[in-house]
Amino acid sequence: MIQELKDNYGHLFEEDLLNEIAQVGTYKEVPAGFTMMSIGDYVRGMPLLISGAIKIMREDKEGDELLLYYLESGETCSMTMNCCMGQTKSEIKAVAEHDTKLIMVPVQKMEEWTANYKTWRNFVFQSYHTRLNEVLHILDSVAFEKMDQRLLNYLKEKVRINKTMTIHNTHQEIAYDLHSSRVVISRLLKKLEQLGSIELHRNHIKIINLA
Amino acid sequence: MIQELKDNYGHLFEEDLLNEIAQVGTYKEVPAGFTMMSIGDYVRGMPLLISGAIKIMREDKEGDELLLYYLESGETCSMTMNCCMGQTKSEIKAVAEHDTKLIMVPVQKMEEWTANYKTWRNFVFQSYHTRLNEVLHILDSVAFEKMDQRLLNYLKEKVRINKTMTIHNTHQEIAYDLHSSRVVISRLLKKLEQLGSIELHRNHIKIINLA
DNA sequence: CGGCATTTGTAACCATTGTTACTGAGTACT
DNA sequence: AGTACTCAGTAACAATGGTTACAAATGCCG
Repeated sequence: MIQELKDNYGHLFEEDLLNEIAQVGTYKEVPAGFTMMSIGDYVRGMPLLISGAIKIMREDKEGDELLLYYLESGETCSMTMNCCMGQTKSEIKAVAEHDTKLIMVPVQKMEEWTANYKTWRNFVFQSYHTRLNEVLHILDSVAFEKMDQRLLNYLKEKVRINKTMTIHNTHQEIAYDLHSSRVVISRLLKKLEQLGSIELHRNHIKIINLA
Repeated sequence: MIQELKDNYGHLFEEDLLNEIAQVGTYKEVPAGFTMMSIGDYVRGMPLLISGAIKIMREDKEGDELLLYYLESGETCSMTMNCCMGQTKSEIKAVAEHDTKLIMVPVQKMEEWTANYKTWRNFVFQSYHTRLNEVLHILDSVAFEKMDQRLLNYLKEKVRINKTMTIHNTHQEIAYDLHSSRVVISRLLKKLEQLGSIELHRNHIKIINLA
């Protein structure tokens, strides 16, 4: 575990802190598609991603979803920190996008490290910074942009996260992520295909050029 | 200044920290309607509100606006902290909603206090917590709710912030805050009037019962 | 009071998104 | 091959919100 920590967090944390994390953290592997947390769950630990990616979503009472952002290696979830601090319940849902390796750190340590390690403080603040900005960008997207543009952004982000030009999702799944309906997404995807931006296939979409 | 600090932050910070704030902070009064910060501005200090309220907005390239939330006394702006830490430009626009009194604290002190004062750390984390949740709620509102419900939420929030049952805004101003159009807002307000929830007048709206 | 600017009310129309319903294509299983 | 199931394409329609245009009301100021 210590080696994986060093690979992913060595540039961020000093030796002492890395060792502490290795001591109290528990290593976990999560398969793609696994729901790691739902709204209302109590938060017991804070995840430090080693590899893979986790999809963070918002959900309303009716179970409608909206994709917020992805966590990648070297990142953590500010929402979780948020909840740890306040002893409140989770405001988000987290699902593994790929097979994911991570280290869970118990909540109690957070405060201690925040007091003792400058690098940890910076990391925590940096995380808040990133996440707040990401939520703001989603907000921009939902508030100011039309569905065709949001879909384009979505596809671009998928390509970035998956590091491949093929997106393995059904139209229905995309519709859930964007909080839209399958028919609407099919319609817009068809337009993108006619523009030559993508190629549609059953269960996957080949990205040609998203301009 | 020290007295006002104690009144508003005495329950949060210890004597030492209050004194430090009083030493390095500068007292400011801002008239209602004054734009305190625009998107792209560099952030030089962090505001601690004494009285009044500040409206925090998001803005896109075309100048379209969206109300995020209000800051009240005893609160600060996480967005600002965000920017201070990262030395980045402001992501938001801030306009005084009422006449507002506040203390500006230079950025440099933030990090020092975060290391030295547990109460300051908690305050900062608490602020992040609150703001992140507020942005999430706005996102919920924009993503999951229709305009009539959003308008209702807006009116409720206005009543809460202004502590009065009369809202002094034109329909156009409300439309800007919700990123909608005047005609749509007039239409929906009329419906609310017909339901007996509000009374419409020129330049102000009297709230009867928002259920 | 009379004129002017601002604000509000209303109607007609359009665009986007969502809904329903049905069809056919692709896949999996037997 | 036959059956069943999921996924995608499409059309018709509804609902919401945005736009344009104009009239009426309100309040301000000389």
